Amino acid sequence: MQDGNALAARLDIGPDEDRTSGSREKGLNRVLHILEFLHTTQRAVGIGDLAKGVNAPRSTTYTLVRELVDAGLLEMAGDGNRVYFGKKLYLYGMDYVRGNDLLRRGRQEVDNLSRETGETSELCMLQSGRYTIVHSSPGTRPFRISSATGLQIPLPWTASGRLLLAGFERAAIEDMVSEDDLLLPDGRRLRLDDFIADIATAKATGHCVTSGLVDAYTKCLAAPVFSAPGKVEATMCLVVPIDTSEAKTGELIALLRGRAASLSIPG
Amino acid sequence: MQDGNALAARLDIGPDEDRTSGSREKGLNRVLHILEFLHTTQRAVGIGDLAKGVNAPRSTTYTLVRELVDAGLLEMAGDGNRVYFGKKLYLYGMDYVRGNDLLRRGRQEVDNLSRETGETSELCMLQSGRYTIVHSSPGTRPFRISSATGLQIPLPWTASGRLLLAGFERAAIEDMVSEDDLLLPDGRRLRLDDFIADIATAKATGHCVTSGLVDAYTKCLAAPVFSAPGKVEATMCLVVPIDTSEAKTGELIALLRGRAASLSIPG
DNA sequence: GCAATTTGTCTCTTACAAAAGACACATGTA
DNA sequence: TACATGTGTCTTTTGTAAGAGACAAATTGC
Repeated sequence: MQDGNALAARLDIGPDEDRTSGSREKGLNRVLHILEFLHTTQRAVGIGDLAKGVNAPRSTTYTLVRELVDAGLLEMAGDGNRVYFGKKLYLYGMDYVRGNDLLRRGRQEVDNLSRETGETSELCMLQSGRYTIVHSSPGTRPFRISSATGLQIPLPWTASGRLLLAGFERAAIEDMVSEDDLLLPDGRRLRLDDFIADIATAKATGHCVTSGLVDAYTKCLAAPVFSAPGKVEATMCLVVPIDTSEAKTGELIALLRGRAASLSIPG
Repeated sequence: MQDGNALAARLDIGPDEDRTSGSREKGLNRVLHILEFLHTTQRAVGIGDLAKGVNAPRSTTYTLVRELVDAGLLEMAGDGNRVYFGKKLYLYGMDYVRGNDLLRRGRQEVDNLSRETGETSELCMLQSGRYTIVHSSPGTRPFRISSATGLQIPLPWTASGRLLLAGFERAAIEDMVSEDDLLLPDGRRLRLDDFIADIATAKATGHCVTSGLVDAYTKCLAAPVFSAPGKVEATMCLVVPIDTSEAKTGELIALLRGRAASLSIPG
C-alpha cells in the first residue's frame, strides 16, 4: 500500500479516437465509452448514432445496449429508439453520495454559499486525473456562466486545478497535464513551469484566484478542502465578475476559506 | 416497438448463486454483478470478499476492479484496500436526474409532502420488473421505518406495487411476481388471484391503501403518477401509523392524489 | 516463532464474445 | 420506380479475454 508514488491516478481509457485501427475491443471498454459518450452528449441518443459516436460496430452496440437496458443502467428514452442513462445509475450514484460524507456536506455548503453570496459556487474534485465540477449552484446574476456538473476542464485553466495538484510531485503533474491543456481558451499558451509555480503558490497561500482564464469576464476564487493534512480532496470555488473590487474579493475569499476549512477533516 | 408484449421487463442477471458450475461469464455481466453487490452491501468491500460475493474468480475480479477504478466507476475506499462506487457513477446518476423531469419534480414533491404532513413519503417506480423506492423523505415521527432508497421490495407487499402494475396483462404480472414474492413478511401467503384483483381495484379507484403488509405498525397510502393516459410511471406514497383515523387517512389520500396528479403528464 | 490465510501480480490456454456482413424492412427523396 | 439511408436481427468467423493456477509478500492466528 505504498501511497506516495506517482502511479496513483492513471487514466488509460484514452479519450477516444486514438484507437486507430478497428481493433477488437473489450466489451467492458465499449460500455465505458458508451457511458462517457452519453455523458458528453447529455441527451438520449439513437443506437446507430451511438455506434458512430463511440465508433464501434453496429451489431456490437446493439448487443451491449440491450444488455445495459436489461440491467437498468440504460433506459430507452420515452420518445422512440433512443437510449440514455437509467435508474440504476441514479441509484448507484445516490449510494456514492450516501457513502461519501464530503460530497454530501460539500453539496450543502455550496448551495448555502451561492445563496448567501449570490455568486455561482462550485465543488470541484480530481476525477481520474482531470478537474471535474462535482456540484454547482448557480448565482443570481442575470448572465451566469453555467458550467454543467460533471464537466471536465483542463486543470491549468482553473484556480481549483492549482489547488488540487498541491500535493503532487512534478512527474505526476506532468502526467496529468497534456500539451493541449496548457493552451488556454484565449489562445495563450501557459508554460508548464509557470503552472507548477502557480501550484506552489496556491499551496503556500491556501487559496487561489485566477482572472479571465476560462473566459474574459470572470474571476475564479478557490479554496482547498483537505481530507488529511496536506491532501487536497476537493475545492470550493466562487465564480465572480472579473471587475469585482479587491476588497470584495478579499471578503469572499475569507468566507470561502472558512467554509472549505469547515468541510475538511477535523485535524 | 410493440410494447404490449410480456417480454418487456426481463431481468436475467439471476440473483447470484444459481450459477452452479464455474461456467465462463462475460466480463460485462461480472461487472453488473459487482455493482449490484456493492449496492446491496452499501459499504466498501475488499476485493477478495467481492470476488466471493459475486462468486467470480479472484484473478478476474482483480482485473475488472482495476479497470473500473481506472474508469472512475469505482473508487478505492479511503482506508485501505476496499472498493465502493466512484464519482463517475454519481455524475451519471445526476445526468439521469437532469434528463428526467419526472424524477426531478417527483423528488421535490416528495420532500414537500413529507415536510407538510410530517409523515414518511416516497417516490416509487418499477425498475426492471421490481418495485423500487427511488426517493424517500423521512417523516418527523420518533420511530420512522426507514426503507433505504434503492431498496427493492416484492411488488405484492406494497400499495404502490398494486398501482404500478395497473396497466399490465395478467401474463406480464405473473412473469414479474415470483412465488416467494407472494409470501408476506408476517408469514401469510397472498393468492395471486387476490393480488390481481387488488390491482384492478387500485386501477379503478385511482389510489391504494394497504395495512400492515410489510410490517404490523404501518399503513401505506399510494397514488399513481401517469406518464400517459393509463400508463403508471411512478407512485407517490405516504407511510403512516396503522391506527391513523379514517378521516385523517382520507385527507391524506386526497392530498396525495392531488400531488401525484400534478406530476402526471398534462393530458 | 512457524503455520495458515489473504493480497496483489503474473503466465498460459481455450472457450467464447466481438466483429463482419448479410438480411429484411422501413423510411425519405431524386 | 429506383436509390440512398437508417434500423433491427441473424449467422459465421477468429482474436482474445476469462479463468485456472502458481507465486511472493503481507497479515493473520496460536
